[in-house]
Amino acid sequence: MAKQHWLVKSEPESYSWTKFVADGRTAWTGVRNFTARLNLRAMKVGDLVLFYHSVTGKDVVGIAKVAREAYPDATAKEGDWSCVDLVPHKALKQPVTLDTMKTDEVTRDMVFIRQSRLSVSPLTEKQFARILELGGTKA
DNA sequence: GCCAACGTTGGC
DNA sequence: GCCAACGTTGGC
Repeated sequence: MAKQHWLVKSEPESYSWTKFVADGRTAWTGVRNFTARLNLRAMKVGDLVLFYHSVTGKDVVGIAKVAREAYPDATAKEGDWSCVDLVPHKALKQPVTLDTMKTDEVTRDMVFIRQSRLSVSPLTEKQFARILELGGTKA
């Protein structure tokens, strides 16, 4: 199956790209939404994931890569929740802002734009490629 | 700081 | 099973 593309959001105040790079690897825990969980569980090792800073920044700052597929989220006290492991792949040369993505013809239809509260969402290959292009970066 | 959008909860 | 109330998230 072809590689899929994703976008995850994080508030820099709680977990920033910088911290992620410093950590070198992180378990993407804390997702408590069924739709987001479905997306997490569909991730495959090697899939590329855009890393978006919500609230502060409001821009895509880097690319992460799935290092481990969905497994139980140990931070969940109850319920059946999953997390994946992500590793930093590379930073975007130029962050791509929400404003840009809302106006760009290719990216304006992203699930993430339409549903701003969904913390894990899929992107088409085209949308993914377009954001890299806007960010002056090659995967 | 406010408000809209959305998800969840609880009463009926 | 529906819907109102409430809480949370995130953009502005």
